[in-house]
Amino acid sequence: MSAGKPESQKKKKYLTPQRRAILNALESVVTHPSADVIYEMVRKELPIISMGTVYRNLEQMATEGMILRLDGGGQKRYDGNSTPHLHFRCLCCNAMIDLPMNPHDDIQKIVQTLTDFEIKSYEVIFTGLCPECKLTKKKEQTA
Amino acid sequence: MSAGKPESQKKKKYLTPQRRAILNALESVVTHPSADVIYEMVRKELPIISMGTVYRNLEQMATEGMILRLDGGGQKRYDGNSTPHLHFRCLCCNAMIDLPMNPHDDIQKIVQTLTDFEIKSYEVIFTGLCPECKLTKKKEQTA
DNA sequence: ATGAGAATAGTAATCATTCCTAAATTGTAA
DNA sequence: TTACAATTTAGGAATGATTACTATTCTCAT
Ligand SMILES: [Mn+2]
Ligand SMILES: [Mn+2]
Ligand SMILES: [Zn+2]
Ligand SMILES: [Zn+2]
Repeated sequence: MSAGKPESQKKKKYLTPQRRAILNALESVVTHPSADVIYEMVRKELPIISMGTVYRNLEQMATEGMILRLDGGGQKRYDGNSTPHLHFRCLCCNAMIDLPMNPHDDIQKIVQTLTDFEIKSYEVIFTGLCPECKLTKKKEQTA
Repeated sequence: MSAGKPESQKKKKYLTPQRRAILNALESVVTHPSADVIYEMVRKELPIISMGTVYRNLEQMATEGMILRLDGGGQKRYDGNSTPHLHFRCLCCNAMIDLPMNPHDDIQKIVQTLTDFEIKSYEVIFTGLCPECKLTKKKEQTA
């Protein structure tokens, strides 16, 4: 009769140096690094870690909700800050930057009350030119 | 002195049957097909079209703003409706569905007035379970 | 009709991500 | 401690989506 927790939550997790290092790396930066950048960061501490391990742990942590996995245009990007916030992606320098403002009202609740979808999360990504690239382009034009 | 239009707008575009067929296919559906699905749709009409042509035209049309290119989890998805609207992606059946409501206020203008970013577009994607998959999962639990 | 520029089909190449497996590590319970 | 089963790892192979390349064909302003 009682359903019990879903399979995914039952499996026990081992805490490995690799996992710890990956989370550390991610939490130490305000950028939104892709898997290969994280790999290079962690390699400073654990020189023989493998990409598979990086991907596997990032995937796990994202599923558990400790971190966010974002669409970075090409590669996926990861975010150590799992609280809901807005993102901006620069089409020029490809940076992914946090926007200094809160998600508008509680858009998730609004959508939830109006529809039958079961919303687990949401993602808002603005795209365009970051302030620096905007300036750069302007200078190019007048040149 | 006058800057003129940016390079990207100067190049003249030829209207080919392939391009027409791709746009047709995209505008004939309310789903958000990936490139390979569009390829199969267009192949009914133009049996020898190649994937490269599909990708190239989708990319061009997205850059011109005629269509939208969305992150579909794995593959990219394309949307014949280029007016801003909200999307929902089902984690179970992987469908990408338009939400029947308008983008909240004019969030783009709000962000634009508060920051120095030059915003070209934005994308809001909710993820979770669509009504059908929600039901399916519920039935599985009681079984 | 012509010709310069643009687009195409077909194929090869790239690149991110996932899959595989034998060996090593982790947590636990004697 | 030691012993053991479950979990994780490194490394490399495999996959899958997308892009790059190129000889040929097409488009359209003249
Ligand atoms: Mn962030
Ligand atoms: Mn849509
Ligand atoms: Zn930039
Ligand atoms: Zn579904």
